[in-house]
Amino acid sequence: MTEIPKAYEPKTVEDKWYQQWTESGCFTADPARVSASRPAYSIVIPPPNVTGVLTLGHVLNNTIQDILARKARMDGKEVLWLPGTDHAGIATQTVVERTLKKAGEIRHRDDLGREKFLEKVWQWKTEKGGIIIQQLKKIGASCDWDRERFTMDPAYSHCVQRVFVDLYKKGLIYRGKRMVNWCPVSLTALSDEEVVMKEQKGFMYHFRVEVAELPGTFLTIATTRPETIPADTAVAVNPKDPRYQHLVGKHVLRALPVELPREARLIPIIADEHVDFEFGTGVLKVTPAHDKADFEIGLRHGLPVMDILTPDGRMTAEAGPDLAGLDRFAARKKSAEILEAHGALEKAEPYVNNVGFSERADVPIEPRLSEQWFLKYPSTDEARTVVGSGRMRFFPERWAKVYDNWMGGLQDWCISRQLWWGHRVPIWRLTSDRPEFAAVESSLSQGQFGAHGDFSWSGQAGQTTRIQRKVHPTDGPFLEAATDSAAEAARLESAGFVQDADVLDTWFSSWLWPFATMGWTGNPEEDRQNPWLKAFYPTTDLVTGPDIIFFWVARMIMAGYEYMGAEPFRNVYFTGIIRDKQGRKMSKSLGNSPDPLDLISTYGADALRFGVMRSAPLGQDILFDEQAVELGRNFCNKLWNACRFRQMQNLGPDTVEAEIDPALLSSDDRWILIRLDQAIREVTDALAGYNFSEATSVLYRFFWSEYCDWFIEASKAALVRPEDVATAAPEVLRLAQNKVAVIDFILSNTLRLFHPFLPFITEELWHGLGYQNDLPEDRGALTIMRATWPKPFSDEEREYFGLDETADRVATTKYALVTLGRTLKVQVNVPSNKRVPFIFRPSGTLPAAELEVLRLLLNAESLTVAGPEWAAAKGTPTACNELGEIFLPATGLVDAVAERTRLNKEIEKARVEIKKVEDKLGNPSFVQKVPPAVLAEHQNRLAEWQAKLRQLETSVAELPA
RNA sequence: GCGAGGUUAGCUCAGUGGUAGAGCACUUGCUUCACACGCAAGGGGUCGCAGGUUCGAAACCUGCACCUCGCACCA
Repeated sequence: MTEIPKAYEPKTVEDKWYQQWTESGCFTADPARVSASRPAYSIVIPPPNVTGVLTLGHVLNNTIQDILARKARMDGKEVLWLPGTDHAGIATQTVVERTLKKAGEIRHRDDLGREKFLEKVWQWKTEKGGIIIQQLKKIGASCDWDRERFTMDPAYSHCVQRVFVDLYKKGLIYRGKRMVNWCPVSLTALSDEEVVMKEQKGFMYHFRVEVAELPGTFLTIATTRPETIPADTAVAVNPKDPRYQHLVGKHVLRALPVELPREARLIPIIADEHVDFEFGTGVLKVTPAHDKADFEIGLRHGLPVMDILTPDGRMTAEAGPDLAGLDRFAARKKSAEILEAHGALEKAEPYVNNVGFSERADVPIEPRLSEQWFLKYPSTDEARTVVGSGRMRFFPERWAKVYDNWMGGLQDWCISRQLWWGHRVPIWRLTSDRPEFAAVESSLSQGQFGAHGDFSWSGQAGQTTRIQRKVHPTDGPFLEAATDSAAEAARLESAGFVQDADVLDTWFSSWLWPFATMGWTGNPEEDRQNPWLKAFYPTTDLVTGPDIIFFWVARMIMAGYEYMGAEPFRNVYFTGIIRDKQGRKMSKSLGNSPDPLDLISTYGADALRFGVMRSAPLGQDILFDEQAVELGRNFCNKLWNACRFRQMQNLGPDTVEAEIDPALLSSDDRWILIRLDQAIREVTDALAGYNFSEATSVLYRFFWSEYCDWFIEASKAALVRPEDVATAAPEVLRLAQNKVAVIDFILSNTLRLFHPFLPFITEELWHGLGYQNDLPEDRGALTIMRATWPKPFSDEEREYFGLDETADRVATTKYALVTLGRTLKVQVNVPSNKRVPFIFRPSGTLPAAELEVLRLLLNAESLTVAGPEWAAAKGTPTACNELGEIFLPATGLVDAVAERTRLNKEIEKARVEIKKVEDKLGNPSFVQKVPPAVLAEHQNRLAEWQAKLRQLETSVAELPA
């Protein structure tokens, strides 16, 4: 660190060290190094979308992981932080399709066909995907990049297939025609978790239908979706509703389409408990094809299901000529108009209701009957218990309740998606309409069918297929084969089997992330010998956002038990959600989401990390303000300059290694060592409890307010300027050297405490100050990342350095007196840079060195010590505390009026405080019941305020009139 | 409707029964030989409201108000 610039310049430092770290393998994990003395620590990254770019959310999340990983390294652990990305089915497919369309290459992905399109996706992934991985490096993420994984890696894909086939064989995965959440834009089914409810302004339409058996009798029905009337197959009332009981069993004439003959419009009036007779008119139109609850009613009453919507949300011909072809929303308006035209519409009132939206496409989902794959969650009991019992800990704890709540109401998971990009369902079918069907069916021996047997069709060892003969409710018999073997799949296809067209939900692959990334095979013997799984599973911590607690966290826990027989992680830390200054979520459309890379180039990566961590308290959302990053930059600069100051102390060679001589320590030295000890304890505790913002504020307080503001300033009294070194007396030099030894001790500890938060600047300064010298290669010589984490002093050390109450108090009262003295200067209008003489009358005796510190901190021209007999001239501004009295013999500079005002205000305050304490002490039950320490403390406080009051009264009395 | 979290200085937030705190912002004075990305000194709060427990409550209990977020949902 020669020619240190005045201000810290992050850019070169960051690039230099990141490269050096990766080149020297600092981030690389090796299971072979794990031992009792070097325990394993592991985290798997929440894989960002391969299409993603770095957001502040990622910065928050990954900075926390990096802090944990770096701290673990300093604790001497073997650390694996495993990075990677997920393939993000819908998002990636959409991005690529859009790109190709824009380039004019295609109009629709069908133009290319599945295989060609997937080639394009892979090409895109190779060229453009994973930008975010490069961006993570910019924030200093210390991931083991050698182990980067992608959910579509061949080995990973095989894990997904294997798990699917296994769960299928266990009967937990089944295919069925159910009501699912259908996204008319993405044209795929979604899981319940991918649907968000949003309030929508619309209308409640009241329309009437005639009771067929009682001409002239009408029922009024309230609905928000009149366009689904053509799909109504019943009208339902509550069986207990006296208004309508007599009508049950009769029929109404469906209002739409109007063209149909009377008999085609007859639908029954049924009685069902589901109907709330307080709501609307108490009459419910039942549309089994387009509403989940109605579908259930339909099942209970054996109603037909009539589907009048196309997959992309348009009306079919069955909706009638007026509606056919219309988009569902246009059709809503149109159907209301038709009802009105026929005099059936009674009213349309503005109405707000909750509508399910596709989270990704941001359009209302359509409940739709379709054939999908579902999963009954495995290992739910273990997964629920491990959190409920507190064996796996959630931070903040309250998320455990949210988790438990969800685990208590699990619905089967719709895992199939009508996409091309993803893990294709490993199921092959041979339907009876295929020419091969009969031959294959008869060629397979009886024993080769069934729900329990697997056989090898390819003839390759260990490669098996399970084939079952099933009957589809509408399409008749077929053969269904399940295998995770490529060889078996090839054999199946050559026999005429066709693979299921659907792919799996992306989360169906990410729930395997903690072990599939470590080379899991599903073969117990092989997995037992897998050094990665052995060393690093279960992982230690998971850091993620609470928004994916169900999507990901809960499912990983279940998969962990099902396939590893153990939980995937010990602790889960849920970050807050980053919002803007006004508390709004970050979003592209609001444009309120700053680009972290811009922030890094403006302020530096360490500054960004520090700013984000400082404003991220446990369990709270984070209102992001760029000022926080600015604060981080300022802090880095402060750290830089404090170290630069040390660098300027040239007292000869090798002073770094100088031992601290306890005999030469001043109260300032002891005080800062005590403060350091305190900071070490507090930061260590804060990190152990995942209180990252707490840790940063402790560091900030210690370094800025204690070390820089007081200790460095005080140390200047003992230090010797380079030009004076040659002429300094030996004992002066010895004191200066001891001071530098203390500084080095503090800085070397401070840099280590800061390293997890500020990796770049601390590494630079660590080497710049030479603190790596003489450390073992793996414990700080190569990188501060593996220097030992600071430890609080032992009792022996405290005694050795003399770190006791007295030393602490002398320094504290000295600094307090300095503040009082500086205030005096302000009162008499002496600019802070102007040096004036002070007089000091100590209560006890103080060594000369202490007096010099006092003088220096007061920026006094001189500090004359006065004896008890000395009396100040009348009206001399003065202040006092336990250490003594200081006088500022200012010559007529005092503004008597202003001073009197100030003093009177102070006196008033002192009286209020005295009254408060006196009242307490005057209360008999207080004196009786309060602990002795508190009583003593109150008595002390009273005495202090009284002394203060006396001094103030003297001062005010001595003011010139 | 059920559940969780919140309400402390202008702003963002600490503060688990004993003298109300920090950072930013604000005022004033300073290019004091590490740092103006800085130094120094200040101003600013009936701790959401109402009860209760206690010698003592911002903190514990009860109720209420308002805000945020989950989950469920009535067409």
